[in-house]
Amino acid sequence: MITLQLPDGSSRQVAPGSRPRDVAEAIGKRLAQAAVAAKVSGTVVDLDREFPADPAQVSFQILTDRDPESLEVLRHSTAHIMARAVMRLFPGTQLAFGPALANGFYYDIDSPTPITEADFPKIEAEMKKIITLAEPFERFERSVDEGRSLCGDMKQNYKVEHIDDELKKYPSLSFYRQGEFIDLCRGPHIPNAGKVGAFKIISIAGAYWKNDANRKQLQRLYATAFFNQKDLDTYLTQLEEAKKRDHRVLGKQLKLFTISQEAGQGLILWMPKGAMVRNLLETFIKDELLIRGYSPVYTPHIGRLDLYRTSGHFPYYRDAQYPPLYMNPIGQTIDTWLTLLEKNHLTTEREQGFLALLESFTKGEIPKGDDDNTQYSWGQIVLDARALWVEYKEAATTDDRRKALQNWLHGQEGYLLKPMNCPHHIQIFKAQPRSYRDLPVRLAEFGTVYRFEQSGELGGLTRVRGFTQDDAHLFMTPEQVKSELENNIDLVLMVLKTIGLNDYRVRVSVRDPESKKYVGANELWENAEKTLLEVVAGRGMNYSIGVGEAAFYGPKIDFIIKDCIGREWQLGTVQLDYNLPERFDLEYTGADNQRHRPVMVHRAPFGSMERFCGILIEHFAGAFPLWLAPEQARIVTVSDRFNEYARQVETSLREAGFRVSGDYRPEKIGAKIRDGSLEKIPYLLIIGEKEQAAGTVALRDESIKEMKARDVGSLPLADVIQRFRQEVQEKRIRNISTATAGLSDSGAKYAG
RNA sequence: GCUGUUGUAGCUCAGCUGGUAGAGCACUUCCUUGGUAAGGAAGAGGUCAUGGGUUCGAAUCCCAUCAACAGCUCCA
Repeated sequence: MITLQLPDGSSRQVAPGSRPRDVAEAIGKRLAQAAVAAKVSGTVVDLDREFPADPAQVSFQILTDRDPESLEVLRHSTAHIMARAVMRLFPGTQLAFGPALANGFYYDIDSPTPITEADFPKIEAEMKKIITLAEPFERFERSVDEGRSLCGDMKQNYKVEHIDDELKKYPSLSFYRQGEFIDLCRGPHIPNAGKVGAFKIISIAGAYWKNDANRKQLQRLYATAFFNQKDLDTYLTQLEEAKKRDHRVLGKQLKLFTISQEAGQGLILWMPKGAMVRNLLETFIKDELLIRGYSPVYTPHIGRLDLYRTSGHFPYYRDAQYPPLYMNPIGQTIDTWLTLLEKNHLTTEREQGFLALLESFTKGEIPKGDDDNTQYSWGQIVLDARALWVEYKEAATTDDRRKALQNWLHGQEGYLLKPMNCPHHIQIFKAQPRSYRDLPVRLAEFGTVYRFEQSGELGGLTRVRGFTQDDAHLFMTPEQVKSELENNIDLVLMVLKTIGLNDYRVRVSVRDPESKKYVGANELWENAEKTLLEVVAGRGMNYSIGVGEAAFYGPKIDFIIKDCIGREWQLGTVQLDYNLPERFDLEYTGADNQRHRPVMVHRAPFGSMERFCGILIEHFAGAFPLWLAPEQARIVTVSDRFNEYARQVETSLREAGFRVSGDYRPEKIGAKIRDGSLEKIPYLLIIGEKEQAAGTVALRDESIKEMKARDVGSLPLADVIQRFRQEVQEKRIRNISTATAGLSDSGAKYAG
């Protein structure tokens, strides 16, 4: 007999071979009807899955539609139903993976005729038919060989491939049958299709087979399902609400920032109000950095290519950078030539074209005086072109040709829009001899960097091509590493706490041992990763480990936040780097009068000002706390008879250091209040007969939820100023929007 | 970069199967001087993303380009 440990503390004996369904029925008819799945020893299983004979005692729970785990099971089953409907409507469709997500599910499919949004109603109608029939999900097992040929017979090539790649190591494979539909699947599933109360196909998008951009792109059909219509409606409403908080929507409405196609995609134009928010954040962190012993520095937006060759940025992130700027006008051409050659995309025609172009430059007459008043002398262009022309023509192998181009380019003066600030800060560190007594040196700068992000990645403020990091580079002795890391983690946490961002997660990003993209010796990496883990563990923080998420020069601790539609973004980061000091040959003199290699920490508590402000807008739904609000208060007159007094109040407030405006339009007060409220101004100051007579202002606090309660009453101006000062000083948080709806989720489960 | 969807006034959107543009809000002017979320009237505002094509005729159909959005891949 097997002993089941029930959630209420009681236990129950069942015979081997019995199933959760039997137990549910034994407990009660209603429970059996409500049962969706069961949890045995912490694992969710089908109601018809027999209890294993071993162990003899297990924890046991019947899951109904009230348990969160049930929703996952339901969604995974609905994925099967959707796949079944698609198979009926699009014969010849091959299935890949179809997991449940936090808010829904998807199924990756490869259909001979592509599915479009217009097909959704058809698919949904077919799904409805399947659900109405309420056929059971039946599990059966096959050996790997049998399972493989079953998938082969069903012409499901992705399933066969998946068995060959991954599943063949298991003793057997499980399948689920629902009517004519059979799918290779780990389960578990709902007992029958009738349990699906409500569902909706959300969207369709491309997705690569096994998440590999080199493999075939399939169609991913996103959908969601619930036990009842009400929950689905609630979810959809929540999605709508979330979209209203979208920083791209609010950024436009509240005139915070704009992006112009003419200025360039992914390049943010900060409008006065957004710039004010950013400026206040910058001042906030600047003051904090001075207290913490940082030294502000300034460095330019571009740097020589050699600088980035040394750091490793230039060759490594070639595709993610704006093209280099060569002083020699044919530099860009040669650069393209080399790139094509390196990528094996240099056809004979293209090569001939480049050669012809180069040749034309070698023939250029050198004018007397050699002065075209450009950044480069014509004579030099001709000489350089001749040198390359000769070397390239004489090169016997592709590799020689590559070297000829490469050497030529290395001899050319070229610049890069800086993709990172560290090489510049390193130059400042190197500009003078350093003693251990000087360390740690902490160089801070709001450094603007440029990265050529893929066009499909750009969006709002969260992924842009030019952004400003609240960056700093710390140079220290190995002994100082731990305390510097701790101080910086505290700084990030302080920033998040001040803003009231509590819903973040911490990731220790380490190297992927399989990948070759990382520079530096193994011991350095091991040491760095160990140190970071110690520091995080020592702080008692919850964290996950992101394998392969490290920077190419070192591991890091990342602070990750969700946006209004549930996408995750890295904000603050603290990175440990033993490699760049090596590459740039940094040193300091130790107490032993010997030269030592310093260790570097790269860190940015906000991450990028653009992304941080984007998240911040969504966090506050545009209603910033008083200390950050671009417009802190607006004076609203009841009629223009009070404008003169109101202007005096406005001036007084401005002189007291507040950002205020006045609405003196000949509008009714209700309209003015509505406008101020929609602009999310924290306080409105109403001025009418009473206030003018008493020398007061009527305060309206927009952070109060109940609209009728917003009128705080008439106060002397001095009291209002006092109240504002207090609130700004405390950096008091007024409103936070916490609801996050999401379609995406990293925790895909029950693939099948 | 890939797949899909979208692009009409400052904003949000309508414009059926081709017959050369419409609403609300915002804006300007005038009237209204009103006590806590929309007072009234009039006016102005668009080469229908851009470039080609089909057609007697294109916002509408076709192609290309650009951009935005969703997802995938990428993310120092």
